Amino acid sequence: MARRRIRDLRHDELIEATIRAIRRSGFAAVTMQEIAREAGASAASINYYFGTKERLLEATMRRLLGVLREATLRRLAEAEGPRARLDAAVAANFDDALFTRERCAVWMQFWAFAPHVPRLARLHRINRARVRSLFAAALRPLLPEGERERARAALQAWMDGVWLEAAQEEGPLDAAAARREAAAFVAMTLRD
Amino acid sequence: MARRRIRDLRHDELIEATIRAIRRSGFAAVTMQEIAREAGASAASINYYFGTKERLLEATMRRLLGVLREATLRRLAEAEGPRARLDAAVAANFDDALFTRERCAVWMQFWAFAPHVPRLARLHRINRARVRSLFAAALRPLLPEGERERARAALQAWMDGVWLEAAQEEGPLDAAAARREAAAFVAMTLRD
DNA sequence: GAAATTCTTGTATGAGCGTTCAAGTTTTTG
DNA sequence: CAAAAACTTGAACGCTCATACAAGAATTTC
Repeated sequence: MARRRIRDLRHDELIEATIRAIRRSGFAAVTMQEIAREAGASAASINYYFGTKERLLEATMRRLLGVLREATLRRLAEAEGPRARLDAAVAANFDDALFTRERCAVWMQFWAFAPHVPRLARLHRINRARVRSLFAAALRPLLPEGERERARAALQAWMDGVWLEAAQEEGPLDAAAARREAAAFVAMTLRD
Repeated sequence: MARRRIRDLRHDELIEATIRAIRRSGFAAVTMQEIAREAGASAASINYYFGTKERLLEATMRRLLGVLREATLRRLAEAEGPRARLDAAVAANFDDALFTRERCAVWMQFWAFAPHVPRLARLHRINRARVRSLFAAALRPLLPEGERERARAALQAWMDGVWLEAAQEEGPLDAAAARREAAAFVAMTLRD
């Protein structure tokens, strides 16, 4: 299975290089050359593994969406009771593995390009639906029907906004602090 | 002054065409040809008026930032009392002249490209500072110092998030409804 | 260890783009 | 109405970049 190992290794290296390169230059301006240099490989090898630039970007976003999904499941599994489940779902978005400048920047580029790239649009739509129903479910035992939808929308808008900001500033990011802020925001939303 | 009139007219036409074209294709993929066609002009004429594509985009964002500034001043002028001033500052972001799919989409593209285009970065930095200090000032008479900064950050993140969503869905947008949501969010933030 | 498969890359190609320019048209000026 | 200024554009230029390809290196297989 060493064959499989090389392939997976290159996928990882190239995706990580893509994330760094996108953070530096943006989705549109980044070139295959630049990503290749960042990964210590050649532009042609990216084509060998991913086919086209678009597919590389798609694979990169799949990776990040996978990290979110995994963090969500992990945190939900440890949560006991409705309130803890909501906090877990929110905190997953600010997990150490996800809430870094690099990754937020890539996510913002994803937001900007998804509407114009069908393959990305599809990913985006699916993820959005997943997150929406997750939060709707988490809020169901906590709020009466009349307030639920507004709370869900506010929560998601706030999280997106925090990511947006995170993508735009410099310096390292404190994910743990963000999770504390998030918990406070949830408390405010639930009015307790 | 008919000379001046043609120039201003073309500026308006081209900027409006740019907004529509960017909404359709995105900042990166849109071509000068496409914008020109949208405006019923030639690509060369855009160069005559704006010099480069980058400058056209800059002018377009200056226009939108101007709309926000104007809406803010207009609403602040009519507001009486600290609470009304805060509501006015928030509502300006959802003014009919600003809160449309088209304009939110352009704004999102601006967010995505500003970090990598110095002229846009500058605009972005200036606007961000303006808005931040405006909200800080509006909150000063309403909250004790300990809660103020968190409320400001939450408010701005929420507004950005709402714009982000607005940019990504389809169909017309109800600005008046958004202003009502915004007022409710402000009330929640102030815990009343 | 030889054959087959997988991996890697330098180079070539071709498309698409922003920008320039010169030549023409329209509008303003005096 | 004639000279000047402002406006408009088709066509051409030059450049960048993603992608394709072929030839060779490394690794796996049997």
